[in-house]
Amino acid sequence: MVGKNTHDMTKDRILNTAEMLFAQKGFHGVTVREITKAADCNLAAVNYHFGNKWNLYLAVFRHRWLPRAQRVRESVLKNIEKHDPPARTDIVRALSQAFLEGPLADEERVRHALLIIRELARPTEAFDLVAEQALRPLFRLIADYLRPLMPAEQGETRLNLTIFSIFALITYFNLARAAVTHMTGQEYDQDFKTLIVDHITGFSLHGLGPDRDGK
Amino acid sequence: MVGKNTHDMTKDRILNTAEMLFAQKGFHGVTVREITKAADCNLAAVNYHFGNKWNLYLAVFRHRWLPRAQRVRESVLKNIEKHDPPARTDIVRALSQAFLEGPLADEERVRHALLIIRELARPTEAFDLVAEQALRPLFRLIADYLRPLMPAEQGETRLNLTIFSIFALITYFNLARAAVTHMTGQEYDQDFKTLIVDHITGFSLHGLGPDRDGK
DNA sequence: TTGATTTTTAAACAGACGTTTAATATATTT
DNA sequence: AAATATATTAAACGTCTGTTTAAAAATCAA
Repeated sequence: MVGKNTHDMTKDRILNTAEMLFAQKGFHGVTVREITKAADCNLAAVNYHFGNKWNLYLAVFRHRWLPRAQRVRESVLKNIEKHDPPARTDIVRALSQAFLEGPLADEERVRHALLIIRELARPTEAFDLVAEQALRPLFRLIADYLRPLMPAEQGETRLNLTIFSIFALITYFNLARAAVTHMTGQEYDQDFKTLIVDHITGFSLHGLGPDRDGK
Repeated sequence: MVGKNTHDMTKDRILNTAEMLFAQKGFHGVTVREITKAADCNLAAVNYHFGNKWNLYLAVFRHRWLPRAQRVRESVLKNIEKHDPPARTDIVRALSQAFLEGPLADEERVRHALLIIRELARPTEAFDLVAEQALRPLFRLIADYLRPLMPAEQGETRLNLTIFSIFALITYFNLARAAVTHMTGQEYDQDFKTLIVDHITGFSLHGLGPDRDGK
């Protein structure tokens, strides 16, 4: 069974390296030679194990992104179900915590966000995969939790926009890390992340908050 | 002066084409041959007029993105200063209107958002340029308008996060157009865009809105 | 119109690209 | 241990990449 091991090890190393590089530079910004060199294996390994470069890109989503999305989803669910029944603040906080402080390591979170943001902007075959397997199911889950708690007169479209907005905040603060740091000088340490989670929760629930004159 | 014209015409055509293609596929996803063919000029024109491909990328930001950002900024200012003094709702609405329904044509808006999102995710030299010339000044402008209207106990960090959040919503709904359509089946027609502007304004001001039980 | 300058052109360059091949090495099965 | 299957390797494939060149064309200034 050692043979099976070395096989998997090469394949796994390629997947890990490829995910990191694709996230950083995008599909066209990375070369097969770059991947195989960083994964410390032969140039032909990508074609042997995955057929071609594009299939490797898809495999990254299938075997790395999706399982991680599953872990995040479970973290969301676990956090929500601590409260019975969960209030809206519990739901929003569960979401932003799972995505910003949750089960993922720091670099992993950025990798995750960068990969999906490229697909949000320019959907490819990979988007169909993650939309069906992860995005839509999570979206529905949150919608089902939130629907009975929203103002009665609000329709389904408004509910959708609301959920998109929560994801917008979460995605943006994972995506624009470099920019936020660049603009504010603020580092993404643990304190700042906690502050962001608080902020996203507060902003999603109450927007800008009360006016200065208390109106 | 006809010569100067044909010169500028070629250079301009290259800039227009390059901006479109860079937005769609990213720097590495586009080839010089693709650009010059679409711009209907000789392959060597890019190197003659811009030196190299990377300088063309920077020129796109300098001569296309920045001037457009300037027009949007003016649209924001014009809308804000219709109200004296502007309330917070006026400021947020002015922003989302300028970016989502403002002076830009529809395809132009997406192009604009796609270009900046790539730089937000992975800042390059181009980000330094637009951060200094457009992002930071607009950010400060909004901060100065909003600061005296925010709850007195809120510090500068919280104000920054708030402004980032408004931009997050605006950016996301321009960026994830394809995804929103893909997930909801909703087309980005004029009605839907107006709905989004309303939603962003409402969400930024009041978040999810009142609880179902009116609490 | 002449001479100088700017722009366009086709061709070529060296290097990098994704992929294939056939030989070698390793592991599994009989 | 022999035979089979799996994995790795170095080398090469043809194609495409950004860039350069030097000649032709077009435009400008005198």
